[in-house]
Amino acid sequence: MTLPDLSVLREEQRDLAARTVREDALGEVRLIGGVDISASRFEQEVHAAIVVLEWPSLTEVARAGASQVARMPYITGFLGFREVPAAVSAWHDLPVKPDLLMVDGQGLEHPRRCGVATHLGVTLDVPAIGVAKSRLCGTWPELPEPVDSAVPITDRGEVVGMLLRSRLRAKPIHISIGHRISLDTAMRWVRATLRGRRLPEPTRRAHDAASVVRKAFLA
DNA sequence: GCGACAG
DNA sequence: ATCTTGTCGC
Repeated sequence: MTLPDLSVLREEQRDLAARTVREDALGEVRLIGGVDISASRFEQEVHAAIVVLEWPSLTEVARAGASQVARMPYITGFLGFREVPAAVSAWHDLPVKPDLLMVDGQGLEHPRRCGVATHLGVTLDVPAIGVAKSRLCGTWPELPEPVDSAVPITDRGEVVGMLLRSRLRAKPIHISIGHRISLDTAMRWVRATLRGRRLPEPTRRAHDAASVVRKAFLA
């Protein structure tokens, strides 16, 4: 694994951020894709999986996976450079392309507004939403207990995402714009695909799929 | 210098 | 991220 020049990568992220479309620029959504990467700290490979679900049944119609040697280690704030290449590979192997991507990780909730969901969305120029399980940056007011409560996440005076109580007494999830979608529309799609779970179906299924890809690689 | 820190 | 058993609750 090559040791990356972070100042160069920071510039790349600023470029990707500048090209991010923060408004709705998507057509009718009939297929939703879930993206996740599986990796172990004791291995050098990363395993990407994309599952394609039909809306509104949320039944799986396609999936693709890709295993690659990681180009760099995990460094907070630079996740895209580690995970996006394998995800792009899986994308090109899909027999049908989804109209919208839900990525496990941040979108604009990132110091330079370039989380993995934005990185992947802009790279492919496909509508994308970031669904993260914990915080990267920003602050928010107290989140009410009731399911479906949501509060804005602010970083340096800018709303970068929403904290959503997707399930009762569960740790809330972070929703942010990835690319070509508004925050409101992103929230609509996440809520519509939750089905009583903490994580939306696309992301949840992608996590399982990525685990399968890793097991297959190790076998 | 100190604290924070997606996956 | 992954490593793991039991345990609590609907």
